[in-house]
Amino acid sequence: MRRIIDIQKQLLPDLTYILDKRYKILHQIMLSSIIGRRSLVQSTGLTERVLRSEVEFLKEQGLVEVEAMGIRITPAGRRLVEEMEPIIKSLLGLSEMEELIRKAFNLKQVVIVPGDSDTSPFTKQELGRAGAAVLRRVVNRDDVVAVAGGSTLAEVADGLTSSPVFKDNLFVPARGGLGEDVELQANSIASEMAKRTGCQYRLLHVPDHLSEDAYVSLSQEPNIQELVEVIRSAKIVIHGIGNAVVMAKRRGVSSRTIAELQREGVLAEAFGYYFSPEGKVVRNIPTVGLRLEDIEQIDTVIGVAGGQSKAQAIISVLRYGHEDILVTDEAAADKIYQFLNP
Amino acid sequence: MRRIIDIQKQLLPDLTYILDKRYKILHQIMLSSIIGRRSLVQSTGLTERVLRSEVEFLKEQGLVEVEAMGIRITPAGRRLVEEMEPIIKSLLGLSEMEELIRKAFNLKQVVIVPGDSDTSPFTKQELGRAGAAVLRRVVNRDDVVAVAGGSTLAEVADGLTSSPVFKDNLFVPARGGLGEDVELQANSIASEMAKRTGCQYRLLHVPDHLSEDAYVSLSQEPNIQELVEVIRSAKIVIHGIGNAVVMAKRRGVSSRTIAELQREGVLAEAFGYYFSPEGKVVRNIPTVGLRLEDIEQIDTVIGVAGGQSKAQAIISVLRYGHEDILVTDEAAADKIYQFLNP
DNA sequence: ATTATGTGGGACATAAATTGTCCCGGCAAG
DNA sequence: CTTGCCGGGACAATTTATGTCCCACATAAT
Repeated sequence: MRRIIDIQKQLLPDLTYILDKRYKILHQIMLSSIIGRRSLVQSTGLTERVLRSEVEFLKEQGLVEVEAMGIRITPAGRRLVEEMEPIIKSLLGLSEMEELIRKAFNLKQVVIVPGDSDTSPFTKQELGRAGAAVLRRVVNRDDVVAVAGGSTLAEVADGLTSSPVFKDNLFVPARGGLGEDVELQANSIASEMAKRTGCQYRLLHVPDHLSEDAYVSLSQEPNIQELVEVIRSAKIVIHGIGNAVVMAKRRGVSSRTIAELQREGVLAEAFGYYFSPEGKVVRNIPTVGLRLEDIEQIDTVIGVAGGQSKAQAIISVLRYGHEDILVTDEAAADKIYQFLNP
Repeated sequence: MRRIIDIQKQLLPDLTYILDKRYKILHQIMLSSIIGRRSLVQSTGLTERVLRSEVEFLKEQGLVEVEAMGIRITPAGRRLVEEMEPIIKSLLGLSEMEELIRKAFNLKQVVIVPGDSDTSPFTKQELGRAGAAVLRRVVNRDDVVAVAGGSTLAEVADGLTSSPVFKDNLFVPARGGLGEDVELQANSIASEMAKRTGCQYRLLHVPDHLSEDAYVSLSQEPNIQELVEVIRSAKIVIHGIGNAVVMAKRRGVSSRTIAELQREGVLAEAFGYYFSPEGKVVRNIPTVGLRLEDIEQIDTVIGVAGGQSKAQAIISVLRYGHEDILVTDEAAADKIYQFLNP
């Protein structure tokens, strides 16, 4: 059973924000015993008018009294703060964690959904929904969106809905086909996303594991070259993060290469590159599409990955330092946090 | 410990309304398996535009899917409905009860606060706050407000705060002084309310238990006569409801009279009148001020009373049939409900 | 094949609320 | 007394919510 709070949040997403805001104000008033509006503005970071409306509300609720000297908490208010404390704590557990991880890796935003994708398909679905929501929020008109493959990205595609914010966007696969389950290929996912949002898509029909020769000759194909140009002009990349060895096996990489990966301690894979635990790119899957230098200058790089088992891989990719937004779940976030504060 | 929900409601009063609205829509969609917007408007009673915004929201949340055929619930939505059901039930326990009692006695509105005023001073305080909120909502400019005495009304006065809706109002005691604790007299409460709202007040300095002679001569005093005229022009009456015998004793009524009250089965007292369980006025406290015929044609009569022990008295007064709004608590409401559906 | 009915969604004027800003009179402390 | 902070009134600007109408499309009955 999920926590009541999480259920409520699904029907009222800014519940957390509102409760937190009002609790913080009330708490601050309690600590200061008596405090003026201007000082409260300082310590809460709210604008004056907003703070004022909130104080008026708290007054209506009989939680504070306002007198000439300032604002004072009432017994009922004090009681509420005490009763609210554990609720706020559990309520904000994830928000705090988001902020911690965001700061630790210098990201623009971190979104954590409750649960563990490893054990609950619902959580994985939620992860997809959250990823879709992030995409919906950051996308601008005419943006090219490059998407990677994988089951998590498939969930993101599933979570997308048509929305007026998607206007004249183009969905493209970030790199060549991944030779795995067709449903999880970047091509399929790009087309699914385009279909759901009412946008256009282009497909990159290039196999994985290109030989040097094949790579060169393919790169020179005019139609492929043109599409790769489009892909490199992407404003947004959204990708999953995989366990390197698992991915390599799934792609039928030679056992010798896999052994090498293991020996080198490579844990993570994302958009066709393998990352060492220190965040260095140690190897890549030879194919066409987005290159590392493209990633580094793309406006918004969104990583979506959850589940306790992915925590180390996520850290590896985050250390690489070119992610902007991370969407993950509670289980992974907990473990990431433990790595940060051992 | 109060329920989490009740605590949250104090910081976000329309939590119930929003959750209920969205749950109802989702529930309806689930029941209909697929349903159009217009039909949903019918069955929910919302306006089309509002319903549409809500559906868009539910879609964003991934709880419903909308297709050409209509709106359909998703697995996540179905899961949410199931998990939400017990929450909604406890959430709406009081709202449903409010509606039941409202209908049973043909009232304009019923407000129930959680708890039992008999055992918890906090609940009594909440009752006062709720009463104050109701008063604040129904009052219009220039209205004369007649208030009765009693500890509950004292809480209402305490719950009042200055607010722009109080403009040029006049607070007056409903009837002559009650010869009890001065803090609980109608005079004190009227003046307290006026002070808190920044309005005027007038006091009626008339003792209780007037002899016939004294009553007649007092009634003819010009200044008293004039004030009584004002009192009778009140647009709003707000009063508590008391246990008849307890009230009589507190007022030092002769033990013979008390015995009579008991013999007659009189349970309730309100604004100076005693009520039989059938809702008939069987006796009154001889003093000046509002008379029964005044009550019957006053715009808004607000009764505020809580605690399990008051349930029978509340029923008696409600049966009298001239109340408009009842503010009570969970304990009293439960017992009232039991009387109604034995 | 052709209506008729119901669907979702676009568009837009209007109403309502939130918010940013300024200022005023009061009151307490210096 | 004066100075500084207090709450709160006022109001314009802005955002959000709402009411209304209409359209293209799908389905089902005719």
